[in-house]
Amino acid sequence: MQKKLESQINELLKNEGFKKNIRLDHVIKSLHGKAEFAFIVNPLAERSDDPFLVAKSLSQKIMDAIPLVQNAFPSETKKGKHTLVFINLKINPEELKKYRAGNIVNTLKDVLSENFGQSSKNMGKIVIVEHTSANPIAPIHVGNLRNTIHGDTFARILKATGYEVRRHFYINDVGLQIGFTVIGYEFLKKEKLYPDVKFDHWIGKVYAIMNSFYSIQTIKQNARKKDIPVSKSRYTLTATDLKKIDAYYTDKINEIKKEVENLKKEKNTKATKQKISKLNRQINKLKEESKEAEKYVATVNSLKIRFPELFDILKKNVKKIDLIAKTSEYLEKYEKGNDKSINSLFRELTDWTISAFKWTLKRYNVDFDAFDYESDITWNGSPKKIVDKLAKLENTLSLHDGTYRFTYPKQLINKMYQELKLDKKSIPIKGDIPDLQLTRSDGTALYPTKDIAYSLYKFHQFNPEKVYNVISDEQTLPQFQLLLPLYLLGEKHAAKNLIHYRYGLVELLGRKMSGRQAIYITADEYYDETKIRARMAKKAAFKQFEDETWEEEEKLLTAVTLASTRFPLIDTDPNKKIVLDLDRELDFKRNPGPFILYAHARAAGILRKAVPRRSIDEIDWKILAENKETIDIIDLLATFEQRLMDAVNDMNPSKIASWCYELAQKFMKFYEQNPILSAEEQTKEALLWVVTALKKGIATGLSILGIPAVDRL
RNA sequence: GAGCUUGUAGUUCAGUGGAAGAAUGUCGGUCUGCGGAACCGAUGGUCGGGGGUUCAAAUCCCCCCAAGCUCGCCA
Repeated sequence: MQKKLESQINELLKNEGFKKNIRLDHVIKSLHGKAEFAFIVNPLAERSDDPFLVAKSLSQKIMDAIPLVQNAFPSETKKGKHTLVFINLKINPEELKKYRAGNIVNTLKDVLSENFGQSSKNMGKIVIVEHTSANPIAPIHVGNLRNTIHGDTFARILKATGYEVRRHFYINDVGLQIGFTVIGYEFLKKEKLYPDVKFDHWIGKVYAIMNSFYSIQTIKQNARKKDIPVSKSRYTLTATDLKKIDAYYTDKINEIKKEVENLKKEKNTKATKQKISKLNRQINKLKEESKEAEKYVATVNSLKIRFPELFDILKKNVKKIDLIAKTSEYLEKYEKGNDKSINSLFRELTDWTISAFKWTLKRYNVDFDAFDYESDITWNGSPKKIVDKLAKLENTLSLHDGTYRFTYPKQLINKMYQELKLDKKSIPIKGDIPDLQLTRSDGTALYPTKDIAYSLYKFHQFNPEKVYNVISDEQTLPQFQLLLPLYLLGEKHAAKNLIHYRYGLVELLGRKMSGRQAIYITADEYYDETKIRARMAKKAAFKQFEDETWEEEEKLLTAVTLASTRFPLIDTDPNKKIVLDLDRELDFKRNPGPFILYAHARAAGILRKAVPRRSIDEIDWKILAENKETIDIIDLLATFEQRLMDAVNDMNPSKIASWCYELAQKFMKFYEQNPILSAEEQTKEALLWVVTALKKGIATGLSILGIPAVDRL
């Protein structure tokens, strides 16, 4: 009807000699009851005309010419120095009733049909979502959890639009961090000191301690290279060491600052500007470096106090070896994959951690189709092949130290943009892109190179239309740097369809998280704490149902826990960083997740008492055509498909989260305004159908958010 | 220093060229009802600032300000 009316008005406008078309909109709140639709008149008025006069005469003409319109009247709003003029249209009540009744029937049937929430639009196409991919050296914490929930929810959304979705977890089991953690693990095994908590929580402590040793050794080594006379021991920084290091950096920074001052006095050319920029960058880097030493001294002290037993044993053992040397020895062996005992040591640690992850993820209702080991990618030789191919390219430099450096010349980048028809807005980096180092001087591949190999593995193995990498916005640059190498390797489909699904980091209100210091709230703690609070809230409200079994109570508490934990991580724009206020999230009144569950339970409560007997077609839907709350619910239910598509195109699952929340709110109002069970028979039947559809709508929405709907709460 | 992201009600956020919105907070109401974890009302805004494009800008462009992130033989 909106469309019909729109075209009728546009027809009229054409006949009246107007050049532009209009688009109908819903009328603003304050005019509810007086009109249903509105459109803006300003664009129709020529510069010299008064839009209000145009609107006045046009209103009359619309009323005369279009029988559907009962009344048409102009209204105006001041906005700054301008005045916006609208024509508001009141539809003939009988026509409107018919239209709305039809709308209700169609929407109800659609929602209640079997395939609601499962489109076949992308049938037969495959997409891959890679998410979580947390390093297997520390527990999953609430920071990782945003990645997990976004990835899992987005995968569910893609599935609802018909894609066959594969969910992959990339295990970074080769790399510095795991290298020294494995060494610590080996010490502890020899000393027969076994985990006294869940494995990933335990290994997180081991990692933090070993990392502090490794970092201090690195700091001291670097200091010696710079001829700073630091003390002999490998793993301790004395107060005098700190002073000497600090003095060195202060001198160095001052030197560069002087240089900058001198440059500033020179002519302000592009070259000098670039030099200044470079030097400033150096200053920043030096400042960061100079703080490192002090930071690690503090970290070591805190770790020693918090985990004394682990700390002492690890320290005792690490003193006997050169940790940096041993780490590279282990890593080299593991990368080659020939040493069986090394392989099994790395895999043992990794697999224990991953199985701990799986347990945690399962509680959050998250499953995967594949866990891909970085070591497998390395062992099959593909990173090396990629290096060989890229080395032949003109824009790849071969350096004296035996490393290869991939550069990003402007012409090549532009060529790629053009050929792949990349949308300029989707390009996250303007200007120069830093070079990418492909190998270490020992010839082994660096992480980005392996990422190229892994990307190709995903495309070649499964032939997906798209691959979404759910990775935080910190990694925008390295993710973007993947594309040109792929393009130049002739992998155009991959270069165009490898998509970085970006999201902002999570901060905790009043606390700092740091994996290196083993300071974080783990996903397990967050879940447990929420569930405990849910149990307490339930007890406080005397909400024990008489016939409730233990299993049912568990089911209810699980639903509340998932709603409370998953919802706040998904309900805002992924681009925005979020600050988790645990007190707020754990307060069920202020967290929208449980509110939605409650709405669903209320709907279920009504349907336990009564269900519609007559079919949808047997009811005269005009009786609800003027029921505002019903119309609101129906209109919202009808937008679901569109929201799904928006969520996919914008890579923004919060659109579904807010849809659920709005639906729950609208239902609460509906519930208060329309007594159902006591209503007259016809109305009661009609209202019950609305409740039935709404219940299904909420349940469908929630399942896409990975939250089970429950019938009681 | 350069680039990216963010900036809207006390707070948390919607709002991608057309009439400034919700939740929460605060204050005040509804209560023996289909489940009060609810509903209704009031309160609260130079949309970070300034310029430009447009009949029309929170929205597009430019400059500035603030916060965060990134710029490694780490991943």
